[in-house]
Amino acid sequence: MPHPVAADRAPLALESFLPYRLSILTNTISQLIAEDYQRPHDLSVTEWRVIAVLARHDGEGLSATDVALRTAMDKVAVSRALARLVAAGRVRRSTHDGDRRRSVLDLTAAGWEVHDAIAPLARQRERELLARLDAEERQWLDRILAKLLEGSAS
Amino acid sequence: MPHPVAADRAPLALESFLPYRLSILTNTISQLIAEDYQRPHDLSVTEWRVIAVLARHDGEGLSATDVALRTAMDKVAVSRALARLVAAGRVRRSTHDGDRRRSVLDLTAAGWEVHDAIAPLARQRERELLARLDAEERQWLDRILAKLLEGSAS
DNA sequence: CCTTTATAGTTTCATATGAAACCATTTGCA
DNA sequence: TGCAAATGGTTTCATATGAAACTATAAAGG
Repeated sequence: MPHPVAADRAPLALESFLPYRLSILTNTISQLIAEDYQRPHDLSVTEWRVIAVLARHDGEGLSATDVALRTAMDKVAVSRALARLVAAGRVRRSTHDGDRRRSVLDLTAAGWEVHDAIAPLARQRERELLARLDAEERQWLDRILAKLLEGSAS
Repeated sequence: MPHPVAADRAPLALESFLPYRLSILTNTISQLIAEDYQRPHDLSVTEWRVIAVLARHDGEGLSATDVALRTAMDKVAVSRALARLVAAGRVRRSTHDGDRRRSVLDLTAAGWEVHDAIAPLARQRERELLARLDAEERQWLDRILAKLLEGSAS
């Protein structure tokens, strides 16, 4: 005999469940983009995010905590990404003048090289993705994401 | 001196980069929903997905491969989730009559209990999420996701 | 001052994960 | 038939990850 179904206990249809659909889409896209840099540049997702943020905030002397905030990564992940990036000579890490707990981070020439190689590819992937939508859909998507993210920002 | 910027090599603005925004949103939502079942029911995300799929396809005698297809998980993850679920008495696993390689999977009473407890909570979370959007935005979101997923389905 | 409390960042430990190797069974085909 | 290739699923191994403990430094309170 089939399982009795009471109102809201009906089996959950994953394929139309919003969190599930978002998860599938996100993972597919992330994996696609990661292919562009993971093997070719020996770079993890977290390391790429750190590079992107340091590039964006060039010369501002961000600390590890600043990077964590802007990448939505936890401090452990940032610490590990930085350890690898510094070891690879892609990031320069010095100590903050007034506060010796803080680090001051900057991309090295090698770090910029990596950034300059990957950024165009990432943008290209985004374009390909958005090419599936028409202009109106793109506008709605932007607006909807902003609304959803606003509320989620904990 | 700041880094020279050539056309498409401008630093990537993560906060407006679609894949990044999707990733943040997805992770926030997933974590929120996971809180409803992870500790309370000692259930991992992968285990919950397996339960949801088995509930949805009650009586169809799905195999592990079938589950993998419908959950977008790889077979290793499914195998491990099933091992735990069977050990916990939440899933019954027998062997397919005509093909002794295949397993035949079904929820036990305990498995249904877990499903019936979680499904309403998951739906509630989805409702909360969608409550931030108006009816028009919800329709666009549904349509846009469908388009993006269609193309991504590798 | 000097002690408590908070902050920046790293390390440890236990668990999660994926790729590749593996075992068992079935299918394709000479 | 009988053997090579494919399929369903599990295990192994190496790496990734998060929570909590830890170190070092700075700020706050008495």
